[in-house]
Amino acid sequence: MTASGSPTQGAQEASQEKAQAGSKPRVRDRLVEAASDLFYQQGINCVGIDAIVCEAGTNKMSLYRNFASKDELVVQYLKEREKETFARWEEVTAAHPDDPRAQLVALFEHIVEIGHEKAHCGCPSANAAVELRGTEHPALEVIYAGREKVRGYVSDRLRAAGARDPETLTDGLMLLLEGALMSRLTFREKQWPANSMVANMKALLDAELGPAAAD
Amino acid sequence: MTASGSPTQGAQEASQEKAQAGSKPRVRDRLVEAASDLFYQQGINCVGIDAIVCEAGTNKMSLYRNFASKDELVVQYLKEREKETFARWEEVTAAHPDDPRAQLVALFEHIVEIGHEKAHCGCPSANAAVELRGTEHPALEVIYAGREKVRGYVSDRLRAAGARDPETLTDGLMLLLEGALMSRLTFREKQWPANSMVANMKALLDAELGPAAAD
DNA sequence: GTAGGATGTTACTGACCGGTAACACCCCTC
DNA sequence: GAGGGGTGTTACCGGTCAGTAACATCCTAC
Repeated sequence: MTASGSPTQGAQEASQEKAQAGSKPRVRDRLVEAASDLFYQQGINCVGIDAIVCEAGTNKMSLYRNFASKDELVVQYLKEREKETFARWEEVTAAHPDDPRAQLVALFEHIVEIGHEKAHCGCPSANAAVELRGTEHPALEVIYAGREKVRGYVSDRLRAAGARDPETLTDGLMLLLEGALMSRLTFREKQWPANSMVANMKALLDAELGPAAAD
Repeated sequence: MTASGSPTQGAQEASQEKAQAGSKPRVRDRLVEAASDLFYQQGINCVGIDAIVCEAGTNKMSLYRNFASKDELVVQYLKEREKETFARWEEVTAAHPDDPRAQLVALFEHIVEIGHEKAHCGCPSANAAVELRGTEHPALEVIYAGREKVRGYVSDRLRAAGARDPETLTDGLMLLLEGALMSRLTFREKQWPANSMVANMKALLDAELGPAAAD
């Protein structure tokens, strides 16, 4: 198991530093990365332990020494993806300090942009929610918490921008966001409706905040 | 279901019921119905042939006499769901003849309503698209065609209502729709953002068509 | 150089998967 | 009453799945 208070933690961190300086990262990180790629591209239920282990260039025993089960690896996969996503969002919004409306527009533009990348397969959390529906998988809590965080991220900026009814507008933007990511899988790329997402988003913003100074 | 008695008994009883009702006692229909329930609730990849066969009160051989493979059963499942959905939509819009705007509002209200039903698990097609991504499953074509049909359904009504830019607005409504269905799985029910979908939809309609005569 | 932790190797379990073969039955039609 | 089509029963196939045991090897800190 991955006991958090293991007496060897100090040694582990030390070797990790060395490993990062060298070529190969620790097995645990390689496993999460391999799982992340495969789970995202093919789906959690379609990817077996053997495939992950092979992709990570290791073996099953090393996986089960680092993770109690496949479920735990799935949880880690989603947490990692979420962390990366918010890091990217912070970069995007940092370009528009003290302008919450511009931050949101930039964010939505960014999402449309990455939606056009070749390997894009929608939202990892949403896909996982679909695959794990009807179960009591521990990853579901991670997904719910992640969506609440996203909602807060949007809601805070709408309030700061002076929305009259920020809750309703937040819901609207959440629907656009969720729809944009999912429709990459339900539509052919040329018909992807998110190509018009920013226009529709601005229509909602204008109705609530008044037209922007400059778009 | 299989509460008491052998599977054989159950199958015979079901056949007799269907025969008495007048429709054909086809195993095929029972299989599609059972597959529809299980695929929708638990997911295509989580439901095995044995479970479907058991739920339908029949056996594997009868399944493979009616369908070439599980894939073909999946295709049939999605086609059936789509047919049922459009039938319900026709009922909903029929209440507002010659008022395309009111038809769309009623449609969206209807979708929010059924989203609150206990057994609701999002959109069958979207869920399937997630589960089958990265494959060449024949059901993907069914999904794409279905989405195009929905888009046409919305687009026709927006044009009839006199939208200035019907394509962009159609995309916006498609995103709301897709987002509403998916977010039933990514949010806890109390935080479901589609509870504000109709308000946001009307904001988009008002911006394009002008305020409605009466809402 | 040695001890100990991290990693690799092989082989295995028991369950489940989609799909098939061979045969038996039942009921409707002619 | 003789078919024949639709259906049920049983047993099986090869493959994959998540997870484990026992043992071998490597690397690094001391």
